[in-house]
Amino acid sequence: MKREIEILDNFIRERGLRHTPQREVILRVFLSIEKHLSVDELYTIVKRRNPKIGYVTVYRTMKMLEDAGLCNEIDFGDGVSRFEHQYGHGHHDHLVCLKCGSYIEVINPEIEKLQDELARRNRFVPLKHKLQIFGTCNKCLG
Amino acid sequence: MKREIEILDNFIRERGLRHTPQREVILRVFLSIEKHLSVDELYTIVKRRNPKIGYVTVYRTMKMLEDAGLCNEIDFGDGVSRFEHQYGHGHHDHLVCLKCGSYIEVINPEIEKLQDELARRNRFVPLKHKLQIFGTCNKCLG
DNA sequence: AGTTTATTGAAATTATATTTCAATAATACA
DNA sequence: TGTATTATTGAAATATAATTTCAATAAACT
Repeated sequence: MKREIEILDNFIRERGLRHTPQREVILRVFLSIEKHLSVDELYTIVKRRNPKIGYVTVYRTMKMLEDAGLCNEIDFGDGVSRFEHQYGHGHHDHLVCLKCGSYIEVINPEIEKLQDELARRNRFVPLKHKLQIFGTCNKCLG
Repeated sequence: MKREIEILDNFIRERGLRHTPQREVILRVFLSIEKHLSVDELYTIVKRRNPKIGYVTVYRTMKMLEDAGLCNEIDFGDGVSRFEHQYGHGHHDHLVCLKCGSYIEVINPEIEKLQDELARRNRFVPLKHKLQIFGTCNKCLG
């Protein structure tokens, strides 16, 4: 957590931006929850800590945290963007349960390698990729 | 093309729905273009053939074609849904160019297999999956 | 302390997806 | 063929999330 706050402060200083209590609260709340959160969900929680913080500030701060490399916007195709922690989390893929909405993060270096090959074979320079497997999770099978 | 029209007709008959000229025109236009199209793009083209057809009819027809297994909704995360041909097209992944918006369809059975394993190891029953690699295409590198 | 200017937050706007509903037209059947 | 039934159409309205605007506020520098 401390390291992430440092990263934000550096990001802010380097660009001549300003440190504000709102930004710090939003980052702290975001980091304290190990879950994918939409701006709206995050806003609801942030509001509990400081009711004066508005939706748009949360929205803009998340965009900024993304630029700072602290979070990552993900899109499961349901019309809502969510954010996940980025710092200290390597790239991973998602198994998304269509019944309960939960997800599992998975890592598979072999798949990563095959993807890079795939791109290379098509003279394509990959920047990032997204692998989502949709289905039913163990809990929802019963 | 003929086969797809047949599939639509069967789908319509089986469910007690109705064959309409609008539906046929929309399907024909859709099939005639080998590209991912948004409802809005498709609507613009359909309108040229029959200016009386409305946006909502295109929208609803695409949903219907999806149910009939003739098209597939895809989401590159830019807020617009697009549709691609489904009949006769096996599952494939996408290399999406972030500069020009073009895309390449690729198939890699090895990746597919690894994905199934990944799901199984997590006691997850996969239904479908989505693999998108974002980057720069060959044309845009120059 | 005063000045500059980035930031905030409410409201407005944009953009796309989706629903509503009265008019229309496809199909079944007499 | 004519009529009844009801799915379909399309314009307008609505929903929803993302994004922009702008006046007031508050960091940060001198």
